[in-house]
Amino acid sequence: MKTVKYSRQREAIKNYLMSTKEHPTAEMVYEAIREVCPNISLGTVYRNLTFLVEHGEIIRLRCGEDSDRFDGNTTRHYHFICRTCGCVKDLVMLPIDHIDAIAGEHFDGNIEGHYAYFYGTCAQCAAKETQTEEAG
Amino acid sequence: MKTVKYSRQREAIKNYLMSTKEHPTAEMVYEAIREVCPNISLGTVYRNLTFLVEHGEIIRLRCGEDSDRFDGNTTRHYHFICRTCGCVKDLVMLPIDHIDAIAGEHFDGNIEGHYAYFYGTCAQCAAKETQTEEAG
DNA sequence: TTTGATGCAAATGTTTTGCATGCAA
DNA sequence: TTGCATGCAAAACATTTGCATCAAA
Repeated sequence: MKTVKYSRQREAIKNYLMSTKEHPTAEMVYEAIREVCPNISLGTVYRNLTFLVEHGEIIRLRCGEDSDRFDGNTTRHYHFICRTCGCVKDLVMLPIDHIDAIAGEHFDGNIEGHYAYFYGTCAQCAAKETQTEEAG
Repeated sequence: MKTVKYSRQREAIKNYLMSTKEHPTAEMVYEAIREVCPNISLGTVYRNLTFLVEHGEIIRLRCGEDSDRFDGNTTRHYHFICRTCGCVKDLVMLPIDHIDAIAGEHFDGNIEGHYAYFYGTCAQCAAKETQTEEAG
């Protein structure tokens, strides 16, 4: 049977993801981990990210336009994406599972869940917009 | 100023997308259009799909795990993705914009909208599962 | 020892882009 | 004519994978 061996690289990746709220891409994880494991390869980062996702230790976010992002916070929550700066933020809100029932009302299959993310302008970008307007 | 010129290829792509409910990928569009425009290139398909999306004539779906899909139905609606066969179906349901307010309750930025898609088992796959269980 | 994990590089799959030519207006 | 759109091929980009080697158990 298949056992899991300890790996310093995987540990570093998991610790990093649990310590940040940045929702980094694989590339960003790679850059961050290189400060601890200078010889780590991008392939190893990808392999471990996939491993951790499959073992439920991190979450893969596919909400963006570009590459995947990763989240060390595995408690159920939703995300916000800023249309101006592209940042991803956690949202504090209760699960909205009632929308599954709404979606299923006129649907012939079996709805098991949903993915949802919210977009708009983050507080920082909204502040900058106001500044620009004032400056004219 | 920049004008838009007629193109047989673009017209064919738009017509195809408006005539199907398959939510095809760029590759699938390419294969379908080749029957009408045998010399069309994949690059032209991509260019026109992007053009049509930017002009609001079609919708780009990024809900899947793999490549983007396209939808000629621009009326506001939600989508269902089957976790078994990967098919994408339209959902008949009213907009659930109240979830934007829920998301914004404890959020410091400005929520303008949401993307949501539902997953589960489509009717066809559910039927097959039942058959297998009966046979097995 | 055994075998999973790594680093490296090559390969993959999707999408974009440069450029000479074609075609709509 | 003008310049947008095309076909083709090369490039870009994110991600995966083959393989020899390393290291955990």
